[in-house]
Amino acid sequence: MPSDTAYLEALNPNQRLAVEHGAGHAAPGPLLVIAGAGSGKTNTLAHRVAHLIRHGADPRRILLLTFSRRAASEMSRRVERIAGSVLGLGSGAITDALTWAGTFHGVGARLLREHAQQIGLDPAFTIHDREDSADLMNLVRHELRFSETKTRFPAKGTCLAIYSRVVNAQADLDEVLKTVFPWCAMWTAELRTLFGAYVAAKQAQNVLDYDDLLLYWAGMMAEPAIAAQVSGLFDHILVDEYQDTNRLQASVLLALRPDGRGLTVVGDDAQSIYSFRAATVRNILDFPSSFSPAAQIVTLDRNYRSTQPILAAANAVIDQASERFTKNLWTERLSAQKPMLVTVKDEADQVGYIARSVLEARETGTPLKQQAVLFRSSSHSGPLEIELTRRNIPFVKFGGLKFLDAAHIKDMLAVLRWAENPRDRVAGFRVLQLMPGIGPGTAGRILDALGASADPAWALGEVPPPAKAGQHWPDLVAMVGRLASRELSWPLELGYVRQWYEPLLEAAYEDAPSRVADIVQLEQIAAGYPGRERFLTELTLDPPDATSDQAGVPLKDDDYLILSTIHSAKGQEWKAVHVLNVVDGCIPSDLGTGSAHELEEERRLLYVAMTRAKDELHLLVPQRFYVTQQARNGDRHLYAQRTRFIPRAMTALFEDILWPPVTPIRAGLMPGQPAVVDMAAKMRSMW
DNA sequence: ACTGACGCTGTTTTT
DNA sequence: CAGCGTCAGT
Repeated sequence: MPSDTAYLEALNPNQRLAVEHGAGHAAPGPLLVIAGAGSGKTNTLAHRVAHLIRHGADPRRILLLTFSRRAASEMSRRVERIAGSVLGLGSGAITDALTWAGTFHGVGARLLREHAQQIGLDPAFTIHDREDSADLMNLVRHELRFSETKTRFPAKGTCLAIYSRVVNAQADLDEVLKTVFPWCAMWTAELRTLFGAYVAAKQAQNVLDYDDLLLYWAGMMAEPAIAAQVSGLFDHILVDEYQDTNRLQASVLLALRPDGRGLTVVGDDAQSIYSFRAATVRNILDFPSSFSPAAQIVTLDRNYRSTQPILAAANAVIDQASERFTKNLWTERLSAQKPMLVTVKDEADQVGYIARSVLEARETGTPLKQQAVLFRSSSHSGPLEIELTRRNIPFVKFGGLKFLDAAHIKDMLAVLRWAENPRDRVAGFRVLQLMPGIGPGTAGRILDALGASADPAWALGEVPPPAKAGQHWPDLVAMVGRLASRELSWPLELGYVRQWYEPLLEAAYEDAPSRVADIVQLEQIAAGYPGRERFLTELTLDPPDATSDQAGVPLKDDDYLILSTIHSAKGQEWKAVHVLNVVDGCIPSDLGTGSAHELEEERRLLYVAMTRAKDELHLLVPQRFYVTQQARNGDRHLYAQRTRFIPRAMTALFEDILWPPVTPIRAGLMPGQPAVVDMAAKMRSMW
C-alpha cells in the first residue's frame, strides 16, 4: 500500500470521502456524488481516478464518460498531473492509458466499430450529424409524399426531434406527441410510417445517426454474450454530469453494471439544463435506489468559486425550485459587493454598459479572458458582437453557428463521406448537385442507378454524363475513383479534393477566396487525425465549438472576451460574468414557459449562469426591445419585465443600478457628472 | 428538369 | 430573416 497521501490532504472531508470510497476493493459499491456548482467536482473526480490507479486499477480498464470531449481531455490532464506526481510517471503515460475517456456517443461509436461484425453491422458505417439526419428524414418524407399534404406536415427538423425524443426518452410515440409535440399529434400514423422508412433508409445506406450510437450500444447490451464482453472491458466506470443523461444512456449504464459495482456517477440536479435532449433529472434522483444495497451518496456543498453575496443570490433563485436534493452552497469567500441588477433603457444601452464594464475591469487587472458574457440564445449576442467589433474588443463566441455548418465545409465533408461510404445517400445527393445542370431529380436517379450496382464507386463512370455538367462530370468521376481506391495518403487527399472543388466554388460564390481559406483550415484540422474515417467520425461527434477554432479569424490578440450561450458555459468559471437579457421572454424563453417542467429548467438555467461568476456578477435588464421584423426606421418595440425568477422580495440581495445614471436637467453643465461618452477611450481605441 | 423569383411560416439550447 | 415550398421561365 502506497504511503504518500499528501495529495489527499488538500481535499475537504466530503471530497475525500468521494475520492476514497471503496478504495482497495476490486469492485466497490455504487457511489453518487452530488456536486454543487464550484464545489471542486472535476478535481474530485480526477482525484478519484488517480486514487484508483494508485491502488492498482488499470487505467486502460477505466471507462470515463463525460459530457463533451473537451471535458474528457481536461479530466485526463488533471488525472495526469495528480497521478503523475504521486506515481512518478512520465508525462503522457496516464493520458495515453486512459483510452476509454469520452462522451457516451464517442465511446459508443468506438464499441460499435469494434463489435460491428457480431451485430451484423458493416464497420465502414458513417455517422450523420443532425443536419444530415434531417436531410435524410426530408428525403424519406418526400418519397412518402408527406410534403404534399393539405395542412402542413411537420418540417424535417421537427420530425427528427420527435424521432430522437422517442429514442432517447425510451418513450412511446403517442406519449411523446401528446406531451411534447401536441401540435403534431394529428399526424401520429404518418409519423410512425415515416420513422419506419427512415430507419430502413439508414440501414440501406449503412449510416448511423447520433441516437443510433446509443441505441445500438443498448442493443448490444441486451445480448448476454456481447454484453458480457463489453462489460468485461472495464473495472471502473465513472460518469460526469449525470444530471444531463437521458433514459437511454442510463439503461446502457445499468446494463454495463447491473449491481452498480465499480460505478461512480457525479452530477448536480440543480444544474440539469438539457431536457430538450431528453435528459431527465430522474436519472440522478433515482440512482441510489436502483441498487441493493442502495448507492452511497456524498454531497459536496462547499463552494470555492463565488463570493458569499453571489452565492446568496443564486441560492435564493434555486430555492424556489420544486424538486431537488436539498443543498445550499456555502463559502468562506466574503465580499461586500453584491451582484448587480442593472436596469438599462434598451439593448443599445445594455451593450454600452457591458463594453464599459468589461474595459473598466480590464483596467483594474482582470484580463478579458477572465470575463464572460452569457446569454440564453445564440442570437442574443448579435448587437454585442457588432459593438465589440466596432470598439476593437477581441472576443470568442461559444455555441451557436458552427464551422461545420458553412455550405462549403459541408460540401468538402460530403465528398469525403461519400468516398468512405458510397451508400451514404445524403452525402452523394449533396455532391452530385454541385454539378451544374444536376438538381434533385437527376441526382436521385444517378444514386438509384449506383445503388443497383455492386460497386457504386466504380459504377459512377458508367452513368451517362449529364449534358450541362460538361468537363465537371469526368472530373468528378476521376476524383471519386481516386478517393475510393485510397491511392492518396491522408491528409493529402483533402488537398486533392480542394483542387477539384475550387472551380465550382469560384463559380458559385462571390467570396470564394475566404471560403478557400476555410478549407485550408479544414486541411490543417484534418492533419491532426490518423485517417479519413477517424477524421469524419470525430469531427461529427465533436465539432469545433468556438468560432475561434474557425478559419479566417486567427486571433491577433491573446486576450479576448468570452461570449457564450449559458448551455455552453457549463462547467466553466470567470471572475466577472455578465448575463444578457434577464427579462421574461428571454430567461425564461418565451418558448420555455409551456409546462411547469420547462419553466423549472429555465430557472436552473439562470442558476447555472449566476454560479459561473467568481467575484462580479452583472444581470442586465433592458426595459425596451425593438421588434425585429419591421421596416428600416420603424419604432415598434415592447416593454420587458425583469425575469420572474427574481421577484421583488429577492431584490434586496442585489445592488440596483440604473444605467446610464439618471442625470438631472442640465446635467451636462454640472461638475462631477460621470461622462456620457468615454471620449478618451474612443481616442485610445483608434490606435 | 433545373433555376430563380416569390411568398409563407416558425423561431432555443446540443451530443 | 431564413428556409421551405410553389410556380413560371428556360
